[in-house]
Amino acid sequence: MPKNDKVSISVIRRLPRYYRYLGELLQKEVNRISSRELAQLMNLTASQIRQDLNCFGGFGQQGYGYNVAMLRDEIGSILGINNNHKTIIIGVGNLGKAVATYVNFEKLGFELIGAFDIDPSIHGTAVRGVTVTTPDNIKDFCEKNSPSVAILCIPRLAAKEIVSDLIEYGIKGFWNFSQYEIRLEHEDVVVENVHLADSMMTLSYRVSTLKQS
Amino acid sequence: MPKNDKVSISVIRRLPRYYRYLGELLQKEVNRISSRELAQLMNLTASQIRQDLNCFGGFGQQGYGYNVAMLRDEIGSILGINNNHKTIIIGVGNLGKAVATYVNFEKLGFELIGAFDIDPSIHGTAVRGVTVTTPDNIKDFCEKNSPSVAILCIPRLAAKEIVSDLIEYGIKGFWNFSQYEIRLEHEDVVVENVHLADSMMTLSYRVSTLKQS
DNA sequence: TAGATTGTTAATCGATTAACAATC
DNA sequence: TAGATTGTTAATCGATTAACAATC
Repeated sequence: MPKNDKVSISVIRRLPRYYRYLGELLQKEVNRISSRELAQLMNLTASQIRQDLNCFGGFGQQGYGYNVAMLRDEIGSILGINNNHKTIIIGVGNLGKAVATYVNFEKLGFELIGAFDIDPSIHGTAVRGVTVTTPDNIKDFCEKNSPSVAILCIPRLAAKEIVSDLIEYGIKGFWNFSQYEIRLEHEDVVVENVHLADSMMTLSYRVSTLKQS
Repeated sequence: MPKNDKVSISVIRRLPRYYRYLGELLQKEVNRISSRELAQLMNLTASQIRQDLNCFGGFGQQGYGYNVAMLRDEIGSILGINNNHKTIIIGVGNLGKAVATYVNFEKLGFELIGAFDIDPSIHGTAVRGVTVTTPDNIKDFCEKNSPSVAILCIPRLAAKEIVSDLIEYGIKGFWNFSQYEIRLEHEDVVVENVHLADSMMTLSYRVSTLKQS
């Protein structure tokens, strides 16, 4: 789909934000918007918006601007929200449960089909309609159901132990909430990290250095 | 503390990662490391590491490299982990509870002192040793205890309503888990976003486009 | 047609990498 | 001293911004 062979990660990371803003505009029944207006709204430059969008195709119309609904749909489909990535979650403690409950899998192109935790006391309970079982079942489960995405909500060492197995079982994408840094020898696997501690430390730095500037 | 007036956000966001790797090295009783070795370990260039560190000072020694413990301490103190940012959390649902429980506030320079939620059924319960009360108390609480950081784990509209009040009450830093995009008129307030939906969409894109390349 | 705004090429800016003199 | 590796300046690369011809 991409017009250019390589779209930079900076551009990709801006797409969800465009998607969000366009959704809001749609709710306000704004049907049409120019790159200049959108830029003002989002605190970007009109140039950047046009450059970003033109990585994927010409979605606008000269003299008119962009159709909000159409552009939102295009970006959504670029992001793959019409997919149905079969997803398992490893670790259903506080964080895992919150992630499974909080995130709108279906609207974002995912489907939670399996949940695993070493703690036997929660085996048999359900998160988002999925029954939690022991990690011993992961291999079998993957062979039968071929999930492509794994959400890791487990400690660093547990993650370190399980990642290469998961790749072997066919997992292609990791949403990694663990402290473990996944090192990829494998070309065809991607990792999206959510390092909460890193984010919090960045906040600490920025709060600490506030008044000095 | 910064040697340069402005340290770019790219550099700042790499600091926690350095901090993490140096911690691991310390555990392995590695006392000394060169930028070349660290670069190899972290998948960076030695140049970048030296450039990054020299934004803050010359922590190394020619012909020797860097002392791991010392460098880690320096980075920690740059990040502000020796601070004690007084922090409140707004919204103690699944996500808020998980964040409060999961994150190691003390080790990262924060202290949770207040927790608020509109749901009366959880008033009086505790998260991380802090009793949850009604948001009606926030103003009084801030006047008495002067927290500087607020963690937002509430829906978009609730966040939209409360942010400017919180700034008025003296909040300087937001750790924003809500969908709401905080717009800053205020110069001396910082926002660190954790947009889980954005992260998940990025993962979707990257998984979707895996084989094509 | 005239006005507006895109898509795209060119210019600028900032960040990363390379090179090397300083020095432990 | 010789070897190693830093701190820092210069070169390169990529991303953002500006400009403008194409066109609705």
